Amino acid sequence: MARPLTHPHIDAVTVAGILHALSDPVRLGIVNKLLKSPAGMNCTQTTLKLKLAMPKSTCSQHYRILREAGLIVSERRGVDLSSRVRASELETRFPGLLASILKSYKKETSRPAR
Amino acid sequence: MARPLTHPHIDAVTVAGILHALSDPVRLGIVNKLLKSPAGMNCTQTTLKLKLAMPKSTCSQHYRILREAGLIVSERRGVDLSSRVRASELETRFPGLLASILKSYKKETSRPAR
DNA sequence: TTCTATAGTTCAATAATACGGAACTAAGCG
DNA sequence: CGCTTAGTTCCGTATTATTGAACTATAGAA
Repeated sequence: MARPLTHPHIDAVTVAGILHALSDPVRLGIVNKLLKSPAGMNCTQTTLKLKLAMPKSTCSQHYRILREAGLIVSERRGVDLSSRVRASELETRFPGLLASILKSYKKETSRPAR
Repeated sequence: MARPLTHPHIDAVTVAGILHALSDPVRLGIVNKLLKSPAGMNCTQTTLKLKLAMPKSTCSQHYRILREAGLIVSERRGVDLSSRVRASELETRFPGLLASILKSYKKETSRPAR
């Protein structure tokens, strides 16, 4: 990246911000996948794992939104960027919130949605 | 209203839709207030109780978004419209989700947010 | 170091949403 | 019907989102 990545302080994270970041099905899917990937995951892997034909720029924007909402931290690892969910910090700030959202997301996606 | 109000079937309600509807601080506040008002609440009362200088059209739009996301049901009561949260239906579809979101919202608003 | 490939970011133009004033519609009352 | 209250709809403006193209960063090869 040109500029260093900015991550908000956990105390500056807001509920509305989190909900907005997760109000996009793609971003919900990304966070869900990230939680299952302790080693972190980059854009390319994301596109592959979610089976989405998504342009690089779009993926980059989704990650930026997740980052600025305080949901993930990203760091460079050689050529690519690795992101992971700020799970423990978020759990302290808003106990149970993320888990509850993802639980509902899984219920919704585990069956034909209707 | 001109057209009859449309409410989605509970099975058509999505997590992303709910999160989007609640990603606006005003709508989060509305839902929070509605849950404390079993008799329902209309736009004017909402503006008063939330102490927001909000135009009628804006309030109407917020209610429409909450309605279309499946969060509330609205019905006419004489001159005004009364809305209430579809609490039990939502609880069945996405157990704990709404409660968890509002719990976090309350935590955030109970102190200076940082 | 220079070249090349890989991974993301930024820019800019277009598309989709949101905000809010003004005009319109519905319901109740006299 | 005329008046008042409560919301909705229309529509111009403003903000935000999408994405192809160009640019930057890093690692490895020559």
